[in-house]
Amino acid sequence: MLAKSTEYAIRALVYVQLKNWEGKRPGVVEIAREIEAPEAFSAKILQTLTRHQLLDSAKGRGGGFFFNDEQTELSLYKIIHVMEGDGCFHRCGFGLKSCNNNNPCPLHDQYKVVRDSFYDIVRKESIQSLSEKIKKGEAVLKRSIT
Amino acid sequence: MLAKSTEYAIRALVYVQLKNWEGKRPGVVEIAREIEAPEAFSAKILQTLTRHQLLDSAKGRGGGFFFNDEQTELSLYKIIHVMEGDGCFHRCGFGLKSCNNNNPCPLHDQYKVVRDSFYDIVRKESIQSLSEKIKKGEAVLKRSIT
DNA sequence: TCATAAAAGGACCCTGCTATCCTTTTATAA
DNA sequence: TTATAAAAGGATAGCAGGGTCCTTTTATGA
Ligand code: FES
Ligand code: FES
Repeated sequence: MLAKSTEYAIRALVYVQLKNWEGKRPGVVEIAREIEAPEAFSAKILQTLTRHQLLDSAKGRGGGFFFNDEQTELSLYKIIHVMEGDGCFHRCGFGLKSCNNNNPCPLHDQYKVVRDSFYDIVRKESIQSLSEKIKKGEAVLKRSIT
Repeated sequence: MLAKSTEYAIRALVYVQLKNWEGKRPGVVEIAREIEAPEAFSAKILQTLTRHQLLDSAKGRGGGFFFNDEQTELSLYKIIHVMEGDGCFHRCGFGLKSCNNNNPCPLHDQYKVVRDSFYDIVRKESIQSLSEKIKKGEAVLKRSIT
């Protein structure tokens, strides 16, 4: 499972992408409201993302957050890496100090499959691909109904 | 990923099973040493497990931890459930308040597969099945080499 | 019967993740 | 050129998970 801050980060970036496609640059207050995350915390997270250049921002009047047009697809993996590191893709599911094919724990064979599948997902999926689905109405950014 | 306390719990129970098969009832100090976990913390975890009757214990001289002979297989799921709840098998990977097939988040289809695979593993694997692998030398309880 | 070995239990501490608040910097529109 | 809108940044609070310590209870074998 991803850390809460990582989930907020991904949802925030998806929202920014959707607004950018409409030619808009949302600010912290709007983003926090739309992804249902605390405002001040969202600000911190967006700051982290821009500091690591996964996102651009403009200060002052008319400012906000946006993706540089030059920018290629932004994979979920990159976001996870910046927000919480990539330990979860390497660690042993049984809690041993490291995961090792040649000296496996009793969960290794099965756990590795699951861990690698998740890794594949976050390498392949991106802010753009997720946003597409939402734009097409195939998925939602927040729950209308419970 | 499992909580650290859950990992300790699983490793501790596997060690107890292995010793039980040798006709022995290990105590906290020995268990903690063998699973490479802090002693006092291991005691707390073993206490939780016996309180929930996943494990039996005997106080006083010659006491220690053991599985009741009547007892059937103990699935990893039961342990996870007692140690940290089963939220991780239901939660939305994208951070929405709930996971819902009819109102999916953009990760749902792919995330669900991974989450369900992990669920299947912990339902099928048990302390006994993991211990078997170690007994047969197919897997290890701790790392000899890095 | 009593010294001792062992688990049970309660109180507490520490760290890292989550979250808030307030000040500073920057850009722009009026 | 100045008032204002906005992000950046620093300091700090809150809290849960991880971890420790000490006391109490219980059983046993010497
Ligand atoms: S050794 Fe445990 S998951 Fe690889
Ligand atoms: S709705 Fe997000 S994982 Fe199911």
